[in-house]
Amino acid sequence: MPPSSARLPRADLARFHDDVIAWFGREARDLPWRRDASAWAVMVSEFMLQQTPVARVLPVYAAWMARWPTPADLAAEPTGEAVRAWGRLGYPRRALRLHAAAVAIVERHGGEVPASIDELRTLPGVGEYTAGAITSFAHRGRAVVMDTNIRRVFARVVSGVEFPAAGITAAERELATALLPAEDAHVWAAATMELGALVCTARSPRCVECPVASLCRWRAAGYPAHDGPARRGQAWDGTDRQCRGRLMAVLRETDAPVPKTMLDVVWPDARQRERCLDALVADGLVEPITDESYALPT
DNA sequence: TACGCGTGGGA
DNA sequence: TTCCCAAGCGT
Repeated sequence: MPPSSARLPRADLARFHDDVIAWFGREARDLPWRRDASAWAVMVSEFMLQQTPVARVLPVYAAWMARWPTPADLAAEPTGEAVRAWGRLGYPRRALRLHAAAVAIVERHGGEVPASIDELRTLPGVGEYTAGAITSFAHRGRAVVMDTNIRRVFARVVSGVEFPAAGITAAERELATALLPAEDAHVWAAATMELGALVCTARSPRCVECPVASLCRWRAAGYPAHDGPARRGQAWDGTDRQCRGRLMAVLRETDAPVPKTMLDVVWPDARQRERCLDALVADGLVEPITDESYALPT
């Protein structure tokens, strides 16, 4: 990355902050986890939002928080109940990790979601992004927050490229740190994330509505297309992921143990089906009841 | 570092 | 219709 793209002139930096935060004040969505939400509520929302769109999270989040308003409430349940309540959000291992994190919070943190990055990072399912998000949004702390939206906004406005690199680079982390304001860093994190989600989108950015279009180096450069390795999409048809999804869908439907014959009919390839079922058991998402029946873990 | 891990909606 | 991708994590 050329030196000129690593930083913004002081005056531009101030405008970047002020204009994005002012825009956020006008345009921020009224999301439930932003409305006098507990730290646990923020944490639940962050787990659900990992790779899952807001619109699909909303109803599941509402039901989840009504049923398990504190970490202790969830920790007291069988993991299978968490998996079932996760519904069709996808990546059900997140439900398992959220449950395990709730148990750890009860056992090691007196039932309160910790506020430090280091403590958060020890919780299952809490990585670099989620730790920063919980620190920032739940505790209003000053933390670097880098999700796909924020990374894209910084890549475009500051670095002048369409997309950030596949993995977070040291330079990118330094840039995000340098951009972090001294005061109200949590508002900055929320505002830049919202800008990426609503305006500076991956596919068709709405630059006409962008509060910092005049600062944007990608725009100034004439919107150069992404160069570098093509960002390969994930295969889906016939994959283990698809197979696992089919099996889990059957098990979510029923409280009682499911006869194996009911699983057999949702995936034709017996070898792959057996492998996936074994993997689901190994992951803790499925529990064998007898040789011929399975259920969500109790 | 690159890959596996679900699901479904919008362009 | 097909493709892309959506507040990542763990290995």
